[in-house]
Amino acid sequence: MSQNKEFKRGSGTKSKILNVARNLFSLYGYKGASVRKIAAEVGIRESAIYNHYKNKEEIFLEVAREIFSSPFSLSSDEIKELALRGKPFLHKFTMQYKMLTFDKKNENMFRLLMIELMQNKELREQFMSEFHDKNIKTLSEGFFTMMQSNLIRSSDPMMVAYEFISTLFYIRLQITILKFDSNSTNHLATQFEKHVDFFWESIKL
Amino acid sequence: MSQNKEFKRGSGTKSKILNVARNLFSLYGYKGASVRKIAAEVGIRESAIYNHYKNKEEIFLEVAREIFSSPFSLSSDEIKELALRGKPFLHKFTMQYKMLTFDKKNENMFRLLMIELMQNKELREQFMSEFHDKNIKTLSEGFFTMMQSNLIRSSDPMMVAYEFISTLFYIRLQITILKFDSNSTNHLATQFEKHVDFFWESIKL
DNA sequence: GTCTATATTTGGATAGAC
DNA sequence: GTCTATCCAAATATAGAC
Repeated sequence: MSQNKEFKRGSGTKSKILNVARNLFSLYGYKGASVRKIAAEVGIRESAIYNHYKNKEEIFLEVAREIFSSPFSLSSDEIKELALRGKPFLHKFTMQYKMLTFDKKNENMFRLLMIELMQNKELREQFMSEFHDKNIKTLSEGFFTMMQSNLIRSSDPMMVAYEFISTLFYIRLQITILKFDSNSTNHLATQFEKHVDFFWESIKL
Repeated sequence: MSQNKEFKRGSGTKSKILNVARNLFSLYGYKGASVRKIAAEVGIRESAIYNHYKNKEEIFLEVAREIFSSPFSLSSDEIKELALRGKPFLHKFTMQYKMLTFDKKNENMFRLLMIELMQNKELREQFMSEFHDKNIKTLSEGFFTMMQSNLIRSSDPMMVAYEFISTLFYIRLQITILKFDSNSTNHLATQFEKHVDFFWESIKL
């Protein structure tokens, strides 16, 4: 097929715009990243941008969609199997969370999320459903299984999940802030693992 | 009772500017709150603003200073006394945190903090020292005392403090988001108390 | 201290030539 | 598809009259 389609990460101008925009939005937010700066960094004139996107908003929306496209989710079967072994479930979940925290692209997207969270209602709603509810659901399924198997003390699985995820989020936020200013995250590097240890000691029977 | 102009410290136009600016900054962030809008809401022309403040930045800095002026801090004696009783220490600390979460002015300042956190290096540093370190210090003092008194299981007090504060922060963030969109916070209203209960069960001996 | 008027810059967006 | 040229709006800020 000689018709050359655009590759996802291809070298077409459009995807170049997207890459630059993603970077600038995650650094300066929606208002701070001007179409001018984007065009300049892409290496074209502002007007040329509008051959690829209707307007600035459209570029942002395409970038924003990636924020919640995080790859990780465990199948219901995986959850059950791991949960039956107790702590390994928490460990696996946490290590996936840690990976996202240190992954360059996800790091940028997380920063963008934090920047725009209080400015964009849709992002707030997605934060609640995609970031929070989804994780609570996965975790509480695991905790429920553990309670049934008498691996952990009995209580409300959702509540336990809430307690668990909140600390992961806080660690991620701190690491993101420190890395943004190129500060050392050494003292937080093992915080995820420590959290799993502490938490498991807190709930195990 | 005829003088009804001034509610708080200082008065006249300057403090009115500050009040309006605080409100607009906390709604729209630094970039989103224009001098124009501030002047309009105050009821004067833009140019008149500059008789009171050198520039926009100066207004923002005065507002931003309030973010970390949260009233609550326990004296070292209070901490020790409360910590010797165990759970009441956690309860008191948490209730103060909850009060700040639902206090209108602190709610606005917290939103502003979240908006500007990723855009302002100084705010990030203050967040780390004032929001995080200060709380960790207070809490770990309490946990240390509890460990010495064999009220709770022995481990790193700073680590325990980290686990405790992270959930408080997450609850606060969620409530702030929900309230911003005028959504119900009913299901989170007692989350603070539940956290204390859960956590105490996790560490008590 | 506030106003009007204005300077200056920045940013989003379009028209039309190539 | 990209460029030049241009428009328009909004924003920060200053000068000088009252």
